Amino acid sequence: MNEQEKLRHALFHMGRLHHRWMHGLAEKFGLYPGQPQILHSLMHREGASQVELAQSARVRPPTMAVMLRRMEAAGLICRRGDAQDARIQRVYLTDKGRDVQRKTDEAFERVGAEMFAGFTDEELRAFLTLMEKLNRNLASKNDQEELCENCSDI
Amino acid sequence: MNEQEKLRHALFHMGRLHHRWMHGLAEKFGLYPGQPQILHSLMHREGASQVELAQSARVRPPTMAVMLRRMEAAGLICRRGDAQDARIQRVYLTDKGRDVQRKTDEAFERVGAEMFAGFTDEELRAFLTLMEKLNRNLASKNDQEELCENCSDI
DNA sequence: TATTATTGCTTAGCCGTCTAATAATAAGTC
DNA sequence: GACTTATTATTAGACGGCTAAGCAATAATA
Repeated sequence: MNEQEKLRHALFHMGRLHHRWMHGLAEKFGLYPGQPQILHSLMHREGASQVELAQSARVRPPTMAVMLRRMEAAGLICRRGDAQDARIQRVYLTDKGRDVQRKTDEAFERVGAEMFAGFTDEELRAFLTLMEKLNRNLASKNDQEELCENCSDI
Repeated sequence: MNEQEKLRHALFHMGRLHHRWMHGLAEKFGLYPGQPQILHSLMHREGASQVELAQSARVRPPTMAVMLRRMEAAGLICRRGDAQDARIQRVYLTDKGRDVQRKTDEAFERVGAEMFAGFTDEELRAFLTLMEKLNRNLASKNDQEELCENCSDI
């Protein structure tokens, strides 16, 4: 197994482990894995539209819509139509949502460091550089796919 | 936003991009995103039990069971009970599965290099080292969670 | 002004992931 | 031999991700 294959395997593995980690952490606050990130986003851009939130979370709009529906049912957020444009649903944190957001954010800062325990600053910088390079490759690949949806040359 | 936060964000983002990439690639062969990996695994350990396959794919047994059910329905694999131990369902590739496996494996090799385009060998090695370090941290964290399921100190 | 295109959101339906609970079988113990 | 425990696989039900299709409302254009 060559280096690339090992690395692909490791990336896969990381996804699973990260998901389980998020799941366990969110559970302690009565949340689901994807919700802390949305709360965090909302703290910095309250009143955002659902499309904006989806872009921020790098997720498709239907995914965001369903997650927000659950979070509204859980009393974490509320949605109100825009006054000027009736298509837009603007999203706001409730008091409960703001409270939970503070707690989860703190927990993520506190516990998140364990994820990178033993990493030097230099390693973190190098890691980030490599990840960004990889993400650029993956993103351009995806763009090609999207542009190329009509060319069935394979 | 500090380095750790950026890195966490990048890891998240990578997961999405990778998933879309896998989805697009698998689609060309009439497969679903998780199936090529299983076919690849089976090529090297035909006759494995479902628990063994789950461990190999680093997935929980129910996840594997459902995926295999779909793949059996699609005619890619077949399952036969073990002669000695009636609990065990051993998994084998069908001719169709073997054929598709060859094609997808080749495609992954051919196209997979684009994922790491522009990476030097040294960068790949460094990347792999960092990923393995991260995965060790995440894995030990998950183990703690599993051991700690009774201690509700938070 | 009326028609068309675009935008934002939702619904429906799929796969992949998980946990919890069941069923069936094997293995260990008395 | 009977009972208890452990292992394997499955089912049920939830979340998170996606695409495709559809609705409602705005924007653009003829």
